[in-house]
Amino acid sequence: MRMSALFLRTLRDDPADAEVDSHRLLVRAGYIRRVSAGIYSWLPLGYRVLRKIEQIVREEMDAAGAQEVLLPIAQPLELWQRSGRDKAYGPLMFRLVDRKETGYCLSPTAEEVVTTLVAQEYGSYRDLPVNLYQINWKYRDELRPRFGLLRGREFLMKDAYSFDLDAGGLRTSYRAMYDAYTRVFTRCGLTFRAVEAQSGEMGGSESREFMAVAAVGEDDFVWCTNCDYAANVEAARRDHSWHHTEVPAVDPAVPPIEEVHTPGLPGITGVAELLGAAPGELLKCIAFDVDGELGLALVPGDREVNEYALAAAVAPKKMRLYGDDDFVAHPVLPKGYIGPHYAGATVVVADPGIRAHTAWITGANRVDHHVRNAVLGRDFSVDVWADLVTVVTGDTCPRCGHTLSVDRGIEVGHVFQLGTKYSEALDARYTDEKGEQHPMMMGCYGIGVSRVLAAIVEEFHDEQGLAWPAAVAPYDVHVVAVPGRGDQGAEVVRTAERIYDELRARGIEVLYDDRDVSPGVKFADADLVGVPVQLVVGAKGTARGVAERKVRATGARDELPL
RNA sequence: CGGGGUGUAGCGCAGCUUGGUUAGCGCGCAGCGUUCGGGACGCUGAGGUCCCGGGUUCAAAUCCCGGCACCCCGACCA
Repeated sequence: MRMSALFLRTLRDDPADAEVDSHRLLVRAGYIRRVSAGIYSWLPLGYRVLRKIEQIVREEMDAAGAQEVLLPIAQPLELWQRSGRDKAYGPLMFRLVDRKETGYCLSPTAEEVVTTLVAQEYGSYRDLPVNLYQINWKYRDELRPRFGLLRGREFLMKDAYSFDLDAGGLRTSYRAMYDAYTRVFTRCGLTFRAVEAQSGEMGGSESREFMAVAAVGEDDFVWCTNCDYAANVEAARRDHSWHHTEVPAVDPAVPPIEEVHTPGLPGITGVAELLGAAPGELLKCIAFDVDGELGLALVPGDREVNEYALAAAVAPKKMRLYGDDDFVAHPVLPKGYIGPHYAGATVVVADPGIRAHTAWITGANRVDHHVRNAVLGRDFSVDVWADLVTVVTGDTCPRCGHTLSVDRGIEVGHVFQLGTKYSEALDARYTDEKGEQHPMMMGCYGIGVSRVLAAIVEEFHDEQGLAWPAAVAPYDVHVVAVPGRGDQGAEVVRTAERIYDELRARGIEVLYDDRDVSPGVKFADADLVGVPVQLVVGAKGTARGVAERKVRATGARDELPL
């Protein structure tokens, strides 16, 4: 492609609304342009990269036995009402109404459509397994679109759906997708980890998130510095081996419980400061609702409650942490001053970590008051012991006991064993050899293709601009003609043209800067655009019979004979 | 949804507090000339519903009211 004809305008200044490097550089380098909040136009360079990534995904899906289809973006709302997800998604869905007043939505995902499709066409055990995928635009009216392509309202997604006879078949399909994802992200050059995700759904569905490691990521994940344990922060747990549920003997040396006045200090840090204690010496006491009754969760003051862990601890009862509305509804409960000895609590769940201290500072169950010397087994008791805290860096691995680390990542893929939730709701059944009907076992598997592109930029750029891995680069080689002045200029141009033609004849994708602009502009643009290899054909080199090659990512230079 | 902020040429911004000729600057764009290996320089020029609507005023980019859009922070951890 000749740059003189390419639809491209690079920007010297950073766009004012870009917060992260991927957004800033993709706009500056002329890959994308914002149309509306979280919605972008893809310009020629950007669209080429998007298609490269798409093609990698397609090849790996095909190799894994999935078949490509294309499902509608405009989907009847009725389908979503049948699965119950109309309400579950709520305002996250873009909605529209046709001239007959029928409701539609723009597809945020496609379980409903694909399940209905398979239910219509297939009904026998002989038909399964089958795995269908598409690469198509998805729409989610995010609360706060941000970070350019990383959280858009319109984004390109590969979504695959597997249909199997039974749990064993599902595991096989799931494994094939897991392996394919590993290959996709490896080919894209990303540094990533497959982390255990919160398996919330009943039936203990297995689920993994693929996280591209990036400081700008919006998701925390935990990984072991020694073994291969990795989990997102909701699913992560600490080592259990040191747990023992006996209450330690009460230390007779601890003075009796004593109330202290802590006016206007509902927070841990404020109280700790006032009393000259470390946050870890305070007992944090969180109110939650279990099947309509009040529960309390206890963790050390320097730790946070993992809501999912708490939910698991009280299961099968349903729990929900108290929000502002709940405190308004229960005015006697002194938000910010709750202690574990609160009389109205039905159940007290505690993290084993609270045995670390024998005398706690905690809420007095009276506004503007806390207590000192609250002792476990003397002043309060615990009904359920469970791992409740959110894992932090330095905790020990539940698998090998070594140190865990918490890092940030961009969720670029997710594989999930769905089970029969949608096949039952949407009547996707098959008849087995004995003539009996069963719901199909489903799995779903997503890759955020446009997000992968942004994640790659986050990992592969510098202050000069983009630096694409070869597999996804818009072009293989960037030929930069620098004719200089004088008679040899025409000769340099002829040489550059010849190289451009020869490379293309060899099947290499070439971006050729034939523009009549100063060398500085060409070099700066080449670095900004980020094609992996730059080939400078200039007066200096041509005179010596060489072209200069620069590897964009490393800056390494060498010379090639013309 | 709560709080804060912004909206002026394709991009980045100044001007607004304290209303007053023809609304500026840099980049980019067009023409001419000089330059020509890391975002060159000079001259000339084009390009504006100052977000939209209403109001105050002799006079509004500027003040007031309403709306829209966008950005940032937060949105159960007491």
